[in-house]
Amino acid sequence: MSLFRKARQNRIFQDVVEQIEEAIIRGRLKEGERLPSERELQEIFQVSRGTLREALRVLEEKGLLTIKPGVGGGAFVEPVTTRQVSDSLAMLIRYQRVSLGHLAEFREGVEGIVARLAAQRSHLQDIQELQGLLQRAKQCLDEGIRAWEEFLQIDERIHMALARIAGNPIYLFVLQTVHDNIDRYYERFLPREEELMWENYRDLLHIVSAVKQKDPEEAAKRAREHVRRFRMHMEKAKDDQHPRNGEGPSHPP
Amino acid sequence: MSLFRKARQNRIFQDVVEQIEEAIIRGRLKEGERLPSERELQEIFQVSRGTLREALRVLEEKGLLTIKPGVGGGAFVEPVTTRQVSDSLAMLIRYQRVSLGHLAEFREGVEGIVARLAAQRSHLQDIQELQGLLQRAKQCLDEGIRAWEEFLQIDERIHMALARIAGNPIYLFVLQTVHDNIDRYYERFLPREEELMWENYRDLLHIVSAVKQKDPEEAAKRAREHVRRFRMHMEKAKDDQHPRNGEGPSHPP
DNA sequence: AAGCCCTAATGGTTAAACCATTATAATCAT
DNA sequence: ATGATTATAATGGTTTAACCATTAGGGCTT
Repeated sequence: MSLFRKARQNRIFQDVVEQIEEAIIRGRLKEGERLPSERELQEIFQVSRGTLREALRVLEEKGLLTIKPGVGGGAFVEPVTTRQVSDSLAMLIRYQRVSLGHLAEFREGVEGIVARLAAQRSHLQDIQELQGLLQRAKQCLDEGIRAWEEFLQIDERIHMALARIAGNPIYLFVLQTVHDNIDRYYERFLPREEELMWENYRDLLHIVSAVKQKDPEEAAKRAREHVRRFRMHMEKAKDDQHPRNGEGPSHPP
Repeated sequence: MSLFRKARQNRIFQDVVEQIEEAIIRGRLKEGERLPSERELQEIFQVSRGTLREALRVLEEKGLLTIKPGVGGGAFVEPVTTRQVSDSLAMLIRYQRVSLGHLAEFREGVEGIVARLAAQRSHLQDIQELQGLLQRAKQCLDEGIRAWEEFLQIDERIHMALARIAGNPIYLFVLQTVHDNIDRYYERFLPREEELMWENYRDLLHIVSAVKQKDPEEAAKRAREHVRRFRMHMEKAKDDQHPRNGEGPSHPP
C-alpha cells in the first residue's frame, strides 16, 4: 500500500469537482436539486466557462449530476445508485476479456449465496412476490415457445427478487452486472426449446420452494444446479456452432 | 428491462468519447500508448479544443486515459485496473447506500467460494506458494505486535493467492475491490492484539491445510469462519468506540 | 380550446489567444 | 570534457467572447 497519492491538484476544474462533490455528499445539495446555471457558477467559482464545464463533465460521468439543456435545464443532483459500480464492473469484464465460462461460474457461486441468504431472510411478502412471478412464468409456459423472451425476463426478475430478499445491495448490483454481461450470450447460444423452458421452470419451483421452507442449503444447491444447467446447455450449443473452440473466445464479434 | 435508451446523442464530445473508447477496447490503442496532442486530435475529429477536452475529461474519469502536461506529455492509455470499481463502491459506502456490514457479509460469501474452488484446483506449486506465505506470516508472529502491518499484508496476499488459484479472474478483481474498501476499516477498528494475530494465523493454517487436502467444503467453511471472525472483532471494537450506533455510520469523519 | 410563434434562458460549440509545465537542446563555466 | 545553467519548443491548462441549438412558457391567432 502506498502512503501518499500523487500531489498535483493544480488543475482548477478538479477543485470545482471536489467542492461540488463535497456539497452533495454532505447533503448541502440534495437529490433532484438544481445547481445554478453555468454562467452563475462561473461567477461563484471565479473560473472560465470551459473549466467549469470540464468539472461538470467529470461530475456527470461520476453519476452525481445530470445535465439538461433548454430553459428549464441545468445541472441536477442525481440520486445515488449502484449504476456506477455496475458500469465499471461491466467495463472490467469486457475489457479483461473474461470468458463466458468464467462469467457463468462466477454467477453460479453468487446465485448460490444469494439463494442461501434469501432462504434465511425471506418474509411472507417475499414468498408471495416470488410465487406471483412463478405464476406469470407458468402462463408463459402455456403459451409455449412464443413467450420465450418474456419467460427469460421473468426468470431474470426472479433471480433479482432473490437478490433483493437476500438483503444485501452488493449482491444485487453484482448480480445485475453479471446478468447484463451474460444475457447476450444466452440470447445468442441458448437453444429455444420448449423443453428448456419446462426444465427451467421446475428449477425455479424448487428454489422458491426451498426458500419458502427456509432451507438455505437446499436453496443454495438448487440455485447452483440451475445456473450450471443453463451453462451446460449453452456451452453445448456453442460447441455445436464452433466445434474448434474449447473455452471459446471471450467476447462475441 | 427497458427496450430503449434515451436518444440524445447530439453531444459531440460524447461521440469523441465513444470513438476513443472503442479504439481502446478493440485494442487499436494499446496500454501505455500516447494519443496525438490535443491540437492534432482537434484536427482529426474536427471539433473545437474545448469539446475535445470535455471528451478527454470523461475518458480520464473513466480511468481509460491519464493526461500528463509538458513536452513529453499528452493522453496515455491506462492499463485496466479495479480502481474505477473500487472508487464507485467507496462512493456508495460514503453515501451509506451500503454498510460496512454488507461489505463484510459479501466478502464472507465470496471468500467461501474462492476457498472452495482453490481446494478443487490447486496444484503442488500453488500449495508451495501458500506455505511460503504462511511461513512469512509465522515470522511476523514471532516478532509480535511490531509486525502487525506486515502480517496483515501477508494475510491479504494469501487471500489474493487463493483467488488466483481459484482460476477465475472475476473473483480476483471482485475480491481486490472488496479488500480495497474494507481494509481501511480493519486498520481503523481492529484491535492490535497479539492474540488476534495468532487466531488469524491458525485460521489461515486451517484454510491452507484444507486446500492442500483438496477438501473444498472444509476450505469454504474455514474461510467463511475466518472472515466472519474478523468481522465480529471489528464490529465489537466499533461498538466500543461508537456505542450508540447499531450498524453505525459507514465512513470515518 | 387548439395551435402557432415569439422570447428568453440555458446548455453546446467554436475560435483565438495566453499561461504553466516539462523534456530536450544549446550554452556556458569550470 | 563535464557538469550546471539557460533557452526553446511542445504540450496541457485556462481565459474570453461570441454564436448556435434546445426548450419552457407566454401570448397571439384562429
